[in-house]
Amino acid sequence: MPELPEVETVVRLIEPRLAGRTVVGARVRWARTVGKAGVAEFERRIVGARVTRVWRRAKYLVFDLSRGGRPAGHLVGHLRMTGRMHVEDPAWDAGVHVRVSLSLDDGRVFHFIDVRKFGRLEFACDLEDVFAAIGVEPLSAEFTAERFHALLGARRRRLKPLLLDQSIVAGLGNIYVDEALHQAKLHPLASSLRVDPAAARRLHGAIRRTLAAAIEREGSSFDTFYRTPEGNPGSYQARFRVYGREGKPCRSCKTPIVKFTVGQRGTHVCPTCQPRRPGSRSRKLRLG
DNA sequence: ATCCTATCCTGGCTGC
DNA sequence: TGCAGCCAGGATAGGA
Repeated sequence: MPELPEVETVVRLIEPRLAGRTVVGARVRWARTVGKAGVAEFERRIVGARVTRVWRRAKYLVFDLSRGGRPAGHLVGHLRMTGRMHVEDPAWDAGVHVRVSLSLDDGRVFHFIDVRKFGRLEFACDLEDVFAAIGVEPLSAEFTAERFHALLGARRRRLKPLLLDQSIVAGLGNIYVDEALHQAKLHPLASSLRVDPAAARRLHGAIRRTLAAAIEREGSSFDTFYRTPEGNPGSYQARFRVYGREGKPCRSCKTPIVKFTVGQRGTHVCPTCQPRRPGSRSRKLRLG
């Protein structure tokens, strides 16, 4: 699923084809994709606007717009599970799942493609509302180990649901949470309140390393859905330590990876590397 | 305060 | 081969 590294990859690949272009036409094929403002309002806001910048915040893609050299709002996209973005020649076949197409002044066409229709591409006058409840960027300088430890200690929640909560740390999803927790040797059900400074530092480092390494490899293409805008799969999935590896040996200790459900999310752990209670090895060893 | 469930969606997979 | 039923999941809303 597109998480921070996948979204960042999309931004980097479409930015050169989009920045500086003016939208000359819009076609919305699935009304809900453009949000509650409605198709007519969406088209009115978008057609004639020029894209001045393409960037990312959390898992959102933002296209800054201008008219006559003045700021004119933003196009805010979210890929959710199966969204994709392409900028292609008009002859390119966008397929049956294309939800919104924007014609550009250089003749090319921007496509928002989304099999499951959960993704969004909405116009927003002001980004403050959009990002009001979004937490710290995990790759930013503000995301320090100390601040992370304070965030963990400010509530009593299980680690995994906390890390998936976009209002605390922004951009993590199911895959990279499982990967980071394994790397930090922490159990997804551990209480955030009981994470000591050393463990918080480990998890902080694991989050940043995992995300940075995934961006370097253009994200993960675990299923058939995610592709870079150039049509290529990412390659980080080859590095997964736990995600999608149920029953396979842990890369650190060979213990079979176990899958269970946490907050309705498939969750993968190594029972040896990630003991339920910190400090205790497996129950078997203690009883033996 | 936190957790849980349903909702939005479809393609792919399983099992009969 | 065909088909019903289940599963995946990011975000959010509403109830427990």
